[in-house]
Amino acid sequence: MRLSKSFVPTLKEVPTDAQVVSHQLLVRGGFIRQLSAGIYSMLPLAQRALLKITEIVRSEMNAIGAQEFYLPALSPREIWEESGRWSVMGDNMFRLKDRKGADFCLAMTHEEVFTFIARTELRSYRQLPQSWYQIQTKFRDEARPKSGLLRVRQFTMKDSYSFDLTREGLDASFEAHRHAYEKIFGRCGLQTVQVDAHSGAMGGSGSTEFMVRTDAGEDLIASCSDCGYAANTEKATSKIETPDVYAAPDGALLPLEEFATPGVVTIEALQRQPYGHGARKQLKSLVYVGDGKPLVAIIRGDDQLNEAKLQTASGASEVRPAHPEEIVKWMGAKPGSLGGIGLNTNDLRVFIDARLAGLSGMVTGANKDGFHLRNVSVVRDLKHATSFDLRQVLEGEGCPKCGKALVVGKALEVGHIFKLGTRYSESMGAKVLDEAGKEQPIIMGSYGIGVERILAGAVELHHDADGIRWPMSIAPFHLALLPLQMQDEEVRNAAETLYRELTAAGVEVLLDDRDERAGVKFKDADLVGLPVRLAVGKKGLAEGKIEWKVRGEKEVALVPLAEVVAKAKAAVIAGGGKLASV
RNA sequence: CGGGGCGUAGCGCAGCCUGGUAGCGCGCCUGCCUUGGGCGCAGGAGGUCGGAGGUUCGAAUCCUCUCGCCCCGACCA
Repeated sequence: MRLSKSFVPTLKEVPTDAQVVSHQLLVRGGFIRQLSAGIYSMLPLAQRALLKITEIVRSEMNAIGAQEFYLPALSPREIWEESGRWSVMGDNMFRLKDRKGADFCLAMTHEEVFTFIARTELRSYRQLPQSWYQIQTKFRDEARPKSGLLRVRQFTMKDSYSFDLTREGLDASFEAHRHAYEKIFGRCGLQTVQVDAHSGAMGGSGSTEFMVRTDAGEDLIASCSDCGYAANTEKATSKIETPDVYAAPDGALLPLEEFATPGVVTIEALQRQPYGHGARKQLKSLVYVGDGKPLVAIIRGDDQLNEAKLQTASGASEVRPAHPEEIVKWMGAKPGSLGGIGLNTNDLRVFIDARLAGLSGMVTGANKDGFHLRNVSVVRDLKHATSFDLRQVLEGEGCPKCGKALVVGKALEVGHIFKLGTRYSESMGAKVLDEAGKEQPIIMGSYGIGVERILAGAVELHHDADGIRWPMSIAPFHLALLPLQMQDEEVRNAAETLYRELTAAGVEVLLDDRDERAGVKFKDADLVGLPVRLAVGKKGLAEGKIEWKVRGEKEVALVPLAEVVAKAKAAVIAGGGKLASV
């Protein structure tokens, strides 16, 4: 492609609303432009890179026997009512009406549509297993789009669904996807970590996320460098010691005592004199609402509650912190004086963090403004509370598998594989007859990849102060060809000849034939970030050579004109790229 | 949804507090010059100051409402 006739609007200045590196560089490099919050136009360079990514995805999906579909984005209300997600999706779903007033949505994901097809067409176990996928635009009305392409309202997703008769079959489909995903991300130049993930509102027995470690990510993952354990902190556990140090020396259980704590409404205040109850001695009680019903979560005073864990514990599809009025209504006291003791009712469920099991001598709120209780025994006073892992793990705590120190860091989710089980086949009635002629719900898996996130993730991982450093496999072009002196006919001719020869050999070349100074071309080439840069200048040409530079490396090699094509082809292949068919 | 910030030329910003001819840098156009890391000089085009209403002789500037975007939090199969 000739840059002089191309639309590659590069920018010298950093757009102010771009915070993360991938956003800044994709805008500056002329790859994307914003249309609205969380909605981006893909300009030619981005589109080329995205096509490379989807081609890699497609080839690896096909390699595991998955079949590509293309499904509607517009989806009628009925099937979402069947699965129960018309209401569950809430404000995150884009909804609209047709001219007759019928409800539709823009699909956020395609479990319903694929299950709809499966239930009408799949009748016998003999038709199983099946793996179906598509690469389609998804719509989610995110509360807060951010970080350029990382969190958007419209994006491309490769989503696949497996249909099996048995759990073992599902396991096999799941593993096949895991391996396909490893290849896909590897080929795209992304280093990913597989982590155990929270299953979310829809349950499911197995859930693995593919994460790219980057500060631009929004997830927190805990991992062990020693044994390979890795989990989203929504799921991660750790080995921690919680000795029963506040118990009475002789092991006796002292009677529960109420004591006045006027004005004390924080863990901090209760630590100070005259109280002096350390955070570790306190039971922190948090009130939540799970699917409309009150939940109380009790954790140690110095711990953080992980809401995803509370959601898992409660089985609710949605949890949120209770409003102050709700708290007073249910607990009889304001936040700061709350406790779990005496809350033994059917309507209000109490969960207590597993580390607190068996402790005594603890302090907690009395559910009476200005009062706390001491000598709390978890065994005696909180037996109505269900023990569950609720706390957020912290860096440095012991790996649950091997005990070595965990590392906690930010990461970007680029893929998610998920054992759905019969969640959709049951609710939507997708069943087949087994060998015995008995009806069985189809066992499903669901697997997603965020295509633009691969693009942005690659930029997050591969860039420097000058711009992007594309992996060869997904670079919009394989190399940049820069004639440095356009006024020099020899230079122009040499560049044109190379352009022709390289293109004929299947190498994708971006020829910077603009009438610009060398400096401008160098700067733009670095910014756009193609893996190889060829500079054709008077100096080198005098010796019959051009300059070969790998983006991001210092050395410049002088290569004889006659060897350029072979070297370029080799570089494309070595970098995991593909020569264009010519 | 709660909190904060910002909307002035294509982009990045100043001007607003203290009302009185709308400015700077980059980019763009023309000419000259230069030609290996975003050259130099000269000339030029380009703005309903996000929108509506109000106060005032007069509003980019003050007041009210509203829309949009960004950030933090909440939320995120």
